[in-house]
Amino acid sequence: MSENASDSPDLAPSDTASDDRTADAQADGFARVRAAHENEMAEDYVELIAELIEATGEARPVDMAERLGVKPPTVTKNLSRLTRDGLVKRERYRSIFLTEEGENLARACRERHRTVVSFLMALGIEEEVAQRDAEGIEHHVSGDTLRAFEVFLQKNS
Amino acid sequence: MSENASDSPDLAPSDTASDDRTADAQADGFARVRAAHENEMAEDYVELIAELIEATGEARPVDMAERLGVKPPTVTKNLSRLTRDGLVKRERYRSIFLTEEGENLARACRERHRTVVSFLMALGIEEEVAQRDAEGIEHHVSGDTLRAFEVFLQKNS
DNA sequence: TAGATATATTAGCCAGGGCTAACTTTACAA
DNA sequence: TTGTAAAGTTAGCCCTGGCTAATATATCTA
Repeated sequence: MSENASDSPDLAPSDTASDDRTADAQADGFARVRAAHENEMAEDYVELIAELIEATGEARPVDMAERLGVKPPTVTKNLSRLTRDGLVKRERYRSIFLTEEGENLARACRERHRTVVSFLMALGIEEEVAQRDAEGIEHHVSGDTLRAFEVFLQKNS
Repeated sequence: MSENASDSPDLAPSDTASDDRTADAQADGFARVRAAHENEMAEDYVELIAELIEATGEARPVDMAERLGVKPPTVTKNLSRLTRDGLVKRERYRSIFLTEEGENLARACRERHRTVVSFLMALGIEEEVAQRDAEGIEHHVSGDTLRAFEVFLQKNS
């Protein structure tokens, strides 16, 4: 990133030189990563809730905890946050449901996840590894990149 | 991940059925992502320190803060953590140096970063976007996947 | 060289997302 | 139906990594 902070003619407010623009762009990139992190929990949870409802008819905290590899109190706390944020609807000690917004997010996440896994496997990566890496990568794949993955998959079907 | 939790004959302790193994593997995946997160700050910082030293001869907190898009006190606090963890060596109000371990980490990170960016660009993604996405993706790319990226790059040079 | 300015640090706050221990509620079985 | 086991929640702790305000140190310039 530093070695050649030259090309890529972008707009930028122009201040002193290319140094400042590069710094801005880099700061922007890090900010995006931090923002993505704030959504990761939500994405993982709604995705998992959708999966469990589809597979077993309901999503129970104990099962979510097992799948996520965390303890049940962590799930409870995070479900409260998701409820606060309008992605989940539920009553104490009762079943977990996704709101409309939660459903939409879950759908998008699951599609993106599938795409990333398929893409990695198309590169020759083993399914298990592809699944694991996708879990971390998927949250940082922009729309542009996701589309590039899809194009690649179409060409290499 | 849910729709077809079947194939991929792995090892696993075998308990009841495929359900348990799948849950284990999934939990493992999430655990890996959480572990990766714990290293992200360290990786970003040492990478940036190496870049700045190479580009300007020294790494100053004020420049790091600008590049990272955070405020200087955040940099100070995180540098203390890196010092505690043996990646950085420095004295108060004085220059920042990487330890041997820090240098090694920085080198590996920079190489991985270059590979990820090149790979994304080889897929037809614009440099700017590739840089941004790489910033988030790179921390979750396993050795296997990194190798697959390199293979792809060799084939598509 | 002294004083203003820039840089760095400290202190103290906040939210996120883990945990354990203790308690409540639900569900199941005798 | 009642009592025990399983599931869920609450309370309270920890560390990370942001922030602002206040303070300390360095640097640069007049």
